[in-house]
Amino acid sequence: MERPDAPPDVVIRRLPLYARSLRYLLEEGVHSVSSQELGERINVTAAQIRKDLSYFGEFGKQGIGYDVEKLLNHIDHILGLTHHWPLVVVGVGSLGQAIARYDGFQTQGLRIVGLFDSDPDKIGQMVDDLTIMDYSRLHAVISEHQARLAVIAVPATRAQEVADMLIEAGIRAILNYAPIILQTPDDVWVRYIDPVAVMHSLTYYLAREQGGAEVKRR
Amino acid sequence: MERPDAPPDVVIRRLPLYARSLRYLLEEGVHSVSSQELGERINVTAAQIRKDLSYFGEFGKQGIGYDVEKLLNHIDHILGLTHHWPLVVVGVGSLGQAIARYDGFQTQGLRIVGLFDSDPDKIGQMVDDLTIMDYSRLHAVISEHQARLAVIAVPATRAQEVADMLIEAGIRAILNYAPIILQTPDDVWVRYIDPVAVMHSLTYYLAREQGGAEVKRR
DNA sequence: GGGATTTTGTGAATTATAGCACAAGGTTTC
DNA sequence: GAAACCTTGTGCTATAATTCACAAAATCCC
Repeated sequence: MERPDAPPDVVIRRLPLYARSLRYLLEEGVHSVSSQELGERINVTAAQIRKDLSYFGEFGKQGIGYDVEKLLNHIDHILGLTHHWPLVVVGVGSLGQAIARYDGFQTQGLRIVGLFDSDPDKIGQMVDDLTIMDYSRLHAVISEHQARLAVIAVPATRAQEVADMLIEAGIRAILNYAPIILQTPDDVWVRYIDPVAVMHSLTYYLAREQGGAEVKRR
Repeated sequence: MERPDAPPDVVIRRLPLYARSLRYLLEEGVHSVSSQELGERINVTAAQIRKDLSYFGEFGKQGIGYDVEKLLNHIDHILGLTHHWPLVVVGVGSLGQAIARYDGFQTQGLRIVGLFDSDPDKIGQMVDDLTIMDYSRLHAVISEHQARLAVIAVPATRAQEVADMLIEAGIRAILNYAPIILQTPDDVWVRYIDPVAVMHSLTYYLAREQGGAEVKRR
């Protein structure tokens, strides 16, 4: 009875796409956009955009559409992107380095406050302006910055123990690049990025193609 | 009427996870597994696993479960992973390099046959045993290897034109890391990996938490 | 060998998600 | 200022995905 109708997670996962598209529109100098136009840009139906937004309020004007800047501000508020979220990255192989170097991670509401690795040779090295630290410093850094977000970019064999450490240290949401499903308490959010699995789902369709009539989409 | 009941895409996207878990089980020397046990490993219900597999045949034994090796072979066959898929990567920044260096890409049914970038300074450089090539060679390389899979790891501003080139050259499935939705013909498959968007969907839940009773999962 | 136990495969029921379609409200045009 | 036109927000309907629950095998154990 507290929350009569919490927005489903599918909706939450689409909001960042709306926000991004609105940012591009803003850069292009577009001031107003209809659900139709926005939908065409991101391959989503107009009705779905309107339905999604309706979970959070009424942001549009009939006959006009949405004010790009206002809607973007609303979505940023909904997503909690009005301030920066401190974040730690564990595993500084080539993937971890790519993450640490990626602009989009450092801007857009996220701020990497710690880079960790278990390899003694890497400890002390710098990636841009961040020093790679030993796991022994995990707890201190996470506490100090009140970080609740983490990225795991270690090999699959190490991912579960790293996750356990992170959660112990106060992390509440994890983006896991290791190809393994993590076992975590119910109050910890985990999302996965698994390019090989994605590729394998694509080979399924390619294997079946060979010049037949297609169905597809999504 | 040709295909009375094609398996939905959600099912196809889960198959690689089943396959991976089975590979781990095989390494551990486990010969037989029930849908229950498999499900617990990857946080999927037993019923869902059985339903998913039933789209493709009957692979289990009542009272026993599944033979790990046999089921793995079946799934690999379904996904077309009985041979290697040639693949090109466009964009050799730190992300593109991480992809090129990542073992899981080079093994597991995928083989990178071309690395491309538009930066003249990078052309000719090597990443492991692969030479970075100019876009002018895209068509030739894709034709030569009959590649139908590609990874896009260029900046968002360049992604659409790269996609157009790739499709023109014969690519039929794209994994896009650029933070932009691609416009492509209906017979081209596109999947997205967008870590910042994922992070932003997590901040939503963290922003709402602050010591209240949780609901979550998924 | 037969009773207890396990586990599959699958129709049926349930739940979740997406799309339709339209009243309501706002704008534009002349 | 009124007719024509847009576009939102949403109740309702349709479709999709998941879970339930159980008959039908297969095994195990005395």
